[in-house]
Amino acid sequence: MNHYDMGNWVSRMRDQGFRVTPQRQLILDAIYESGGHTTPEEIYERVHAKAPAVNLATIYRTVDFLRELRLITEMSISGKTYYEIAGDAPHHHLVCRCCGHIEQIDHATVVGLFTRIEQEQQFKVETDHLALVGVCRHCREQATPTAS
Amino acid sequence: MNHYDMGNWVSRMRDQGFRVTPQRQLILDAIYESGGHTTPEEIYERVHAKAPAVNLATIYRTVDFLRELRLITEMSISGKTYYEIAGDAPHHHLVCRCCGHIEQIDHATVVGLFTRIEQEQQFKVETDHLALVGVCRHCREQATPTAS
DNA sequence: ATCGCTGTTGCGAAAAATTGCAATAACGAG
DNA sequence: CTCGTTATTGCAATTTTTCGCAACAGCGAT
Repeated sequence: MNHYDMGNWVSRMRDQGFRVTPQRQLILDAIYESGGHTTPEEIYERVHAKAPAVNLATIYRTVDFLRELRLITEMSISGKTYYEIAGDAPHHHLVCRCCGHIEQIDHATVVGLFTRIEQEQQFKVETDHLALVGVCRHCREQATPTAS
Repeated sequence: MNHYDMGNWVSRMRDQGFRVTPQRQLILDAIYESGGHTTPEEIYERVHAKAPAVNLATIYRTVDFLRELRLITEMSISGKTYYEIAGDAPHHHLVCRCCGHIEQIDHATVVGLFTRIEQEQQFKVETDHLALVGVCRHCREQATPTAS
């Protein structure tokens, strides 16, 4: 039914001694249905439309839980926290500080850095998302940046 | 007196039409004195010790202001927000998710990635701090990581 | 299908972070 | 030095996020 692999996370959750609850399914659905990244507040509204009894505190607790299980990815973009389904193809975001536009870049682009850090520092980087702030192509063409 | 260049930021602030207030000086001092990265709460306590009248809301507003002026750097490490004096030598942090240990890496290590993104995407990355979560050398030697 | 253990949730309260607004004070001009 | 403009602060109220705890419910065993 849903496009993300339901059976898989359901059993993964149970195998680890956690429980599969309707709330968790609703919240995961809501994040999935939002398409891209979404906020706790948006998730709440979406879930609340279907199941008004679900509490906002549950949203916060559940996104945290789902993040630890690596079913979703948490990202902090200019102060705000967003979540999205952790696809099998990790990607990263370039956030334009002028127009706010967000574009994705492939994990392959950054994996070289992680490998280098692992070799040089013996530190195994596990971060699955970066949000890099800067100025996009469009805004660079239009005007001179703030300084210099 | 202080080791960071006071005269410089004082005039930079004034030149841009902002005002140099005792609160801003105290807060900048507090961040400087903390050595490394510090939280708004810590800044508040440090400032409050010298000037009890300063309000917590002012701390939040001021760190935001100082960040926009690039006098300090904001970093979000496992949910919490930290600030530190923006030295002329930007650096980044490797945060171990096992022992919590934080080590620094030089900007030179990551600048290659930024350059590559600029060339390939025409996106000018301006992020001055990354916090990469993973497993440090020590923890990797000690035990098998969580999974696999 | 029923029972029991214990992981989860809802709820209310607390803590953290943000905001509107009137009072204050920085600083350029005279 | 004094004045006037207006950026900034303190305060209180709001909003956002977290937490403790009793009630609830998932799920393995019977």
